[in-house]
Amino acid sequence: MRLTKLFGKTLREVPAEAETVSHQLLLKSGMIHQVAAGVYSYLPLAWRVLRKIERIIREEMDAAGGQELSMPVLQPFEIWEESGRDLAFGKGLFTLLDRRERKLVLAPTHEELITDLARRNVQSYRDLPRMLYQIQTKFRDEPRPRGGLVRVREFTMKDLYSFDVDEVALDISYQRMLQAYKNVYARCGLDTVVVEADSGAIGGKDSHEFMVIAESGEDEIIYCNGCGWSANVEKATFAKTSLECEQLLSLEEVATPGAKTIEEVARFLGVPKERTLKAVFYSVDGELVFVTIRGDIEVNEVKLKNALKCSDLRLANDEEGQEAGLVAGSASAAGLSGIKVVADDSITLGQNFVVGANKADVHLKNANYPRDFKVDLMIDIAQAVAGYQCIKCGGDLLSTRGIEVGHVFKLGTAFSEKQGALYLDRDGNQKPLVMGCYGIGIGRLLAAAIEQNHDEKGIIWPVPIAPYHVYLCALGGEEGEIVSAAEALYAELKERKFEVLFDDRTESAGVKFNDADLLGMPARIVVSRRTLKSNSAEVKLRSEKDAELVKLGEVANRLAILLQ
RNA sequence: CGGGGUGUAGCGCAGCCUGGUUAGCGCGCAUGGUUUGGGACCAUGAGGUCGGCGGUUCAAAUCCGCCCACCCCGACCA
Repeated sequence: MRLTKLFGKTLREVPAEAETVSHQLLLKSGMIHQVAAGVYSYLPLAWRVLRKIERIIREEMDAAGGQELSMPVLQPFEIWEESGRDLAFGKGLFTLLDRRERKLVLAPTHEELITDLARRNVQSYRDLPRMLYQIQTKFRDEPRPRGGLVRVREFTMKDLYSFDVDEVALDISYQRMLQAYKNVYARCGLDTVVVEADSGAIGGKDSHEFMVIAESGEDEIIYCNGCGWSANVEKATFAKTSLECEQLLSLEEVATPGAKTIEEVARFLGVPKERTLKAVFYSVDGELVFVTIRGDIEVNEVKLKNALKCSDLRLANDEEGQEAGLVAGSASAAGLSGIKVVADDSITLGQNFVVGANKADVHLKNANYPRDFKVDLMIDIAQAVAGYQCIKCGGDLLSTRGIEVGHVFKLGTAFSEKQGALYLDRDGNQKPLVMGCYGIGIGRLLAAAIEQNHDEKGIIWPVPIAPYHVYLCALGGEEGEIVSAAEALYAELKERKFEVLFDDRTESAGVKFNDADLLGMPARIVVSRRTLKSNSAEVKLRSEKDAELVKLGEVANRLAILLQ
């Protein structure tokens, strides 16, 4: 492709709206254009990258036993009512009415439809296992699109669904997909880490996310420097410290004027934070829930939400707390009734805690579970933080951020049971299909690739997904000798099946070099009066600092080696 | 939805506070000329519903009100 013919121009300055590196570089290089919040056009250079990523994905999915199909984006609303996910997605679901006033959905994902297909086409264990996938547009009305292509409202996703006879067989499919995903990212030139992930309200046992470590990532990852275990902070567990065992003392009221927060109460009474119990009020699907956890630990709302199996969870406001008779700043489960109480198991890792007395400016000393109060649900709802200890090996936990470029998920029978996707086993018993699902966001992967492969000058494409392999640069304007040498090289490289972007513009050297660096093709070739003196061209890798002179006749061979 | 911010030419911005000719600057773009190894130079030129609607005023990019869009933080987010 000649740069004089290419659709899309590089920018001298970066549009003001971009903050993350990938967003800035995608805009500056002229690869994308924003149409609305979280909605983009992909110009030819970006489109070539996306197609290369898709191709790699197709090859790996096919190799793992996947069969490609295509399901519609436009779907009847009823199928979403059938699974109950019209509520789960809520406002995130794009809906519309057709001319007959029929309600339709622009699908955010395709579990419902694939389950529907499966129930029509799978009757017997002989029809299993199956892996089906598509590369399809999805719509999600995200509350806040962000980071360029990292979080958008219309995007392309590869989604694969596995169908098996039981959990054991699902494990095999799941492991096969994990490996296929690793292959995909490796081939795309991406370093990813696999982390344990939250499986959401739908349930299921295992879920893993593939993360590209990046400062601009949306997700926080907790990992252990000892054993290498890692998890999304939404899911991460840690070893809660146990306080020294003490004899139980009797409850004692103590005045704590003005002390409301854990810090204030602890300081006022001269006890460490871990000797107190924190009280947090939540509004859960409209009902007030009292949550308590040891004073040195924060509540993880994702864990809480999962524990309560609710769809809407938020901190209760002051009025809601008062209506329920709670005394903010001095609340505790001791003496509380008529309100659901959820506790983190950390409240059992010590004795004689300071808790609220449910009277303003008064706290209780020496509160102990279950002697002094009851809870309705005791479960891990603690937020992991860097510096805590690993639950597996006791090593130190660390924190970093990442972009989620893939998510794999054991669905189990959640969808097949609701939608009646059943098969007959060897013994003639009717059983629900055991499902898994596996997604890769293509555009987000592109963004992550740039986050991970750039320098201050621009993009540094990994060879397998680079829009072109070579940036061929003719310096020296209209000089016949240079032009004809560059043209000859262009023709030869194309003949040798290199993908070449030929900068045939009459621009100054500086402009061309800067665009070459910005656009980031793996190799740059320069033909100029200087190089032609030795009948050579200059060959430089984008990732390397230095260039080398190569005889014109050897350039193709040299490139073949360098780009391997 | 809560908080903060921005809307003036394709991109980056000034002008607004303190209303007053044909609304500026840089980049980019077009034409001609001189240049050519790290974002050259000269000349000429094209390009604007000043986000929208309404109000105040003799007069609004500028003041007031409402709305919209976009960005950032949070909430939200298989």
